Amino acid sequence: MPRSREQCEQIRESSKKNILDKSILYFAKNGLDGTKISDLVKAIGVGQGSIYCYFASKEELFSEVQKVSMKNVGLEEFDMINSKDLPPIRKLRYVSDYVVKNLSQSEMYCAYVYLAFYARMHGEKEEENPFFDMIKKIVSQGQKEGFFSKGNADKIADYYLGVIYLYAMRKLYDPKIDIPSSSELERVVRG
Amino acid sequence: MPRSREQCEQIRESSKKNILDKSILYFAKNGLDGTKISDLVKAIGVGQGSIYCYFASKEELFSEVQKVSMKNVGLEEFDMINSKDLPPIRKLRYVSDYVVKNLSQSEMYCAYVYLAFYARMHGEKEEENPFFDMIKKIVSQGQKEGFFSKGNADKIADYYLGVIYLYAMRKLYDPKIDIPSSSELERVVRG
Amino acid sequence: MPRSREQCEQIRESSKKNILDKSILYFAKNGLDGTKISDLVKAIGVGQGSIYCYFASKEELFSEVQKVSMKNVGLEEFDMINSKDLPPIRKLRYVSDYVVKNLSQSEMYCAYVYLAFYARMHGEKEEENPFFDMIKKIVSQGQKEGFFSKGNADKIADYYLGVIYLYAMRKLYDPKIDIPSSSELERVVRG
Amino acid sequence: MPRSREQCEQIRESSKKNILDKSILYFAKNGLDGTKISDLVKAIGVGQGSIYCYFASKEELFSEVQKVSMKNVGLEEFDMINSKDLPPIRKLRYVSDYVVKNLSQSEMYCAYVYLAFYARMHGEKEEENPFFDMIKKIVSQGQKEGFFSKGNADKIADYYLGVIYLYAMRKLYDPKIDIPSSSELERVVRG
DNA sequence: CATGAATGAGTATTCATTCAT
DNA sequence: TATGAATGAATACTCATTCAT
Repeated sequence: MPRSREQCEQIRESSKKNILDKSILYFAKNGLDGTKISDLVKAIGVGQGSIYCYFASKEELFSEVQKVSMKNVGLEEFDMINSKDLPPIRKLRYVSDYVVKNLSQSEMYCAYVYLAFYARMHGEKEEENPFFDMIKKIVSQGQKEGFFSKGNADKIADYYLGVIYLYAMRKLYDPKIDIPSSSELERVVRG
Repeated sequence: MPRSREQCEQIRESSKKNILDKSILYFAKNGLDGTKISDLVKAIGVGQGSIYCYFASKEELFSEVQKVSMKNVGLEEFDMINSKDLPPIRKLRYVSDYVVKNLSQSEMYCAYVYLAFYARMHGEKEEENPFFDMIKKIVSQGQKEGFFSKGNADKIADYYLGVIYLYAMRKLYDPKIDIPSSSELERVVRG
Repeated sequence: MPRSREQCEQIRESSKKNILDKSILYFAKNGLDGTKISDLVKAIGVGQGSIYCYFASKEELFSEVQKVSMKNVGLEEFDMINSKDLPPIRKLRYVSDYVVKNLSQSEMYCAYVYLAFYARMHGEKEEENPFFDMIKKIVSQGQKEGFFSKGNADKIADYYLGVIYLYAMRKLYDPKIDIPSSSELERVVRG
Repeated sequence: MPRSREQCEQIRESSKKNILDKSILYFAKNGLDGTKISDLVKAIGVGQGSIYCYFASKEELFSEVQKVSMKNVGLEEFDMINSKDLPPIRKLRYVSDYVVKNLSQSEMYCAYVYLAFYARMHGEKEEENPFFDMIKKIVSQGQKEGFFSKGNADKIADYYLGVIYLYAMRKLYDPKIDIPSSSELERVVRG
């Protein structure tokens, strides 16, 4: 009995998702240039050609990996807190706690953060980075209300983001690395 | 008539140095995997085979590039200040000023820092890192005297180092990036 | 739909055999150093990379080529005759006839002999050479029974083998060369 | 004081001879394809470029090495004996004794023989080989007088020569190899 | 002349991608 | 669709040859 069109679609989707998900950690640990398709497929557990059923090239796969990563850094969680009427310090602390906890506990989260911020950290500003926009908004608010250090909000948010990126990367290469606490992390935005 | 042994030695020495020096920026900007020898030699301005007169492989060249970089992050400058009897805050500020100034002004310095700290940031702790040792010493001293945040001196020094590494890297990819000021940088060690 | 494991196994097996077989004559005629992979693949009729699906390096391919050659010099034929109760002279003549006939008629057989004995003729005695062992046994037997020249059986067998190697090599380079007859060949072992 | 033209010529000659002589053993042991100029010059003890002061290319050097080798296989010695009125058996024995003795004692002689006969053994008949011509003459004479096996004198001389070549080669690769005695060597021409 | 540093054409090997099954 | 064998363009590295000194 032939599968329905829907079933096919589902199978296809889940196959693609499987490759995408399992590529994330591999790319995060090895980089784009350092990733060989022949090794990647072994790590994923699919055939050499299967990648190309879903992605036109290694570069496209990497690009989608970055997009998926961006969706997993916790933005939805933060949207909730942001819509509430809380002092910016509390909002930031909520973000810091979330990030610090996840960086400490989950290698996958480190990979998401590393890949999501990779483009920005490497001077490719073209890409939107909603995480950055959110931090910047909190910082701006906080500055108005007298919290946080003065100065360019962009730069301060970037500093905060950079440190998160830094420790995500470091944790990927050395799981024993100690992630700064929320207050240590927030020092970079405090006056 | 052949050149004297001394002349040859000099030529070899300066040729090797030329390749090494000009490789630094290229490797810093492209990474080990991202560096193609064929491109590198064009950037350096030597023949394809010349690299192999001095280095056994791309990996060996990269390794020597890392060593040279470590020698150029400013350790000698800091030795002077460290031998003096100054409060740790002043010592650290001296280092911070030096680093911030050089990161801001010199692309080469960014490359030195990026490559010198690369191994450490990527979980290869085997290599000695005298820069780290120095910072750690200053932090330990400062903690005894009540400056700086409490806690593991290793972790704090590592944090400070990490931020320097981060901005060295970012400046390499985007020369317009704003380097934190000394006081911004030092926030990560302040209580 | 993927091929079954068995099908793959078969394809790989036959592909490897194809490369191996077609490499034999090429290596025999050009030597290890004289064989360029780029030329070899053209002669075989496969892509440049295909060699490396089955062999780690040119050296490994050559080594396997030597092993295959050893299996094709006729040992199985000789085992039969050796197990029979025949005078050594008859046994040797059987071997000589077989070898002389094949050297005369088949370029491939020349290649097998040349490659199978190559290591031994070039001072690499580590490798087992069952062909040599067989000749030595026949010579030893024959000496006891009064046939063949006296003296070290090793040396005599080596002489006989050497002449076969010599003419295998010569025939490869000049197909018009005249192979000695069995009796001419056996002169080297006769008293 | 400038050297006279003659002195220059002499120095040039002796330099060239030095390279030529020392190349012989190296080429004999490694073959044309197996010889790298960079290794050869180290073995000779001259600079990398010096070869090219005297020889246009590696191939030309090899070619001259072959010519020199031909001059050193003992032809002059044999001319003397050949002009005398001796039975061919005695003449051949003289040659055999000379060859066997020198193969046994002198690695250089092995190299001369190997290189002198190399072209002929590899199917390049264009080159004259006076050594072969001499053996052929002795064999022809001997056949008329009833010595030696009947049959094509060319083939018989070639057989004799081939065995000498074989053992020259083998001795080069394994100095411990046992050279056949004169009577063992001559078996190939005896009826 | 003699040297050895420098070269680049040539060679072995790798790896992203294709395609028959 | 999924596979992995096959491919060849790209890459690292070698080596005969050149040339300034």
